[in-house]
Amino acid sequence: MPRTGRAPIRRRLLRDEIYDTILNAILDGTLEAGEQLHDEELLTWLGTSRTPIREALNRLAENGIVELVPHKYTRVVPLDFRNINEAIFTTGVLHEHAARKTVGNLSADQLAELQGFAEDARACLKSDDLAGLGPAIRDFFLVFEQATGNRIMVETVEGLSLQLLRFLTPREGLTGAPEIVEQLEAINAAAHTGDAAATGDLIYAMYEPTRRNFIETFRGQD
Amino acid sequence: MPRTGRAPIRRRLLRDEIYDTILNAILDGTLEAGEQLHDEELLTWLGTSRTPIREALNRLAENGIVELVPHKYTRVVPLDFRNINEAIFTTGVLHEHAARKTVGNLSADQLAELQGFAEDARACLKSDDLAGLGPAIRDFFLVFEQATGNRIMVETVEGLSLQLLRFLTPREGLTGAPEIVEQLEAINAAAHTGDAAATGDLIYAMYEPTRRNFIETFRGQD
DNA sequence: CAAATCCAATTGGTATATTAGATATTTACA
DNA sequence: TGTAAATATCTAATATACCAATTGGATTTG
Repeated sequence: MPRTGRAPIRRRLLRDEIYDTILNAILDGTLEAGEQLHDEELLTWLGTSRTPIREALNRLAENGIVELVPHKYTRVVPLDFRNINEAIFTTGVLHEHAARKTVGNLSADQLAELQGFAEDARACLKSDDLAGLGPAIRDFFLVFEQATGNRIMVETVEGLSLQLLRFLTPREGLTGAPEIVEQLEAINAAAHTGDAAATGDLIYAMYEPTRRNFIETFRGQD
Repeated sequence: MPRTGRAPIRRRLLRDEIYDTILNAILDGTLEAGEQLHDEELLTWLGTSRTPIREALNRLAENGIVELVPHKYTRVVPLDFRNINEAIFTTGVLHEHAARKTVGNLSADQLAELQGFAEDARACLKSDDLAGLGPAIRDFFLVFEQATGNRIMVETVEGLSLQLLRFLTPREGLTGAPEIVEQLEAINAAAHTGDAAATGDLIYAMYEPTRRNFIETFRGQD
């Protein structure tokens, strides 16, 4: 029972559909890292005109998923652990802050959400579903940001999380995954006790070593 | 001698020029808050075709400056102190973290930059140049983020700072401005002593009350 | 062999027509 | 007369075809 849903109110614009389609194709490996995207091919693939395709590509470029080099090429941004480093670190700072501000005042529903996403992560690990692990981790921490009531912080984290999803999704044998799930469960437990300082410390302790883990895991792959 | 320059390598794409043009028009009040933007009017005003205009508008919408309501209207996002609240708070968290991580290891050049932007801010205050104050404050804190070497954090803060610019630019008699400049100078002094903890505390002490100040300043204006 | 030139590939931009969603207005009907 | 369905009228979204600008490499030329 995945709880990943964050219902989009309106998602019937062609450019948004295309954005999702291309993004998902990148996340599930249909479009490979570094692969070149040609206008004409996208046109026949998606069966629309260039207008919404280019708008979707621009948005993907804004989010660092696609690279647009004028008059040369459009391509999927190659996997670069420097990017994931930086994005994880940035979101980590925000997660830590949000947790320190909200833990102790979380509602029963919010605590249940944390619990649920932690369980989702564990289930994904057990069934080797790395594609589901990324969203579970993202949504787990988003509970803290949403609890602050700061919509801009939520949107910022959502955007940055795309880098995390790109890295977690297509890979097999990510060595750090079990530890990450354990840490998630520890953070969940701390949040349930209402100890904000302990929760914050756990998050800090998580994103610092996570960064190093990513570096080691993917060193020399590019 | 403004030091606001952050030289763009290539900025010769029409959509980028248009983005800057519209953004500046919004920041300097040429386009008012809440004002509706009609495709046809922009077309004749900017003298280009629809394509680059819509691409610029999409990017502005992504940054929360413009609101695109499908099939209804496009408008400048009305001034909303909830947005500035949230953006200031989010950047504040990142500023504080970046400062705590870098102060003590800043180069002479970086310290000189801090000093320069603080002086810029003071000069803007003295000459009632509120339009210059926003960029000075933004660039002052960006020194910390740039010192971390985290490009994604830099880009994130740059994007969020647009909300700050919108609020600081067009207003007269912003009551909190002198205090802000004083705090900037205090932070600059602390950074020069190399005391990261003190610098972080000062930044935290700055963005918390700043948020309240904004609320009081603009209460009931919408 | 080096420099200039040409040519193909690709995206950026132009121009205009068509589609479709949202709103207000009118009309038809109870 | 009141209300709901049909319609007119905005607006932005998308479609289509074409041209321009830039790049990189192949080709020519001195």
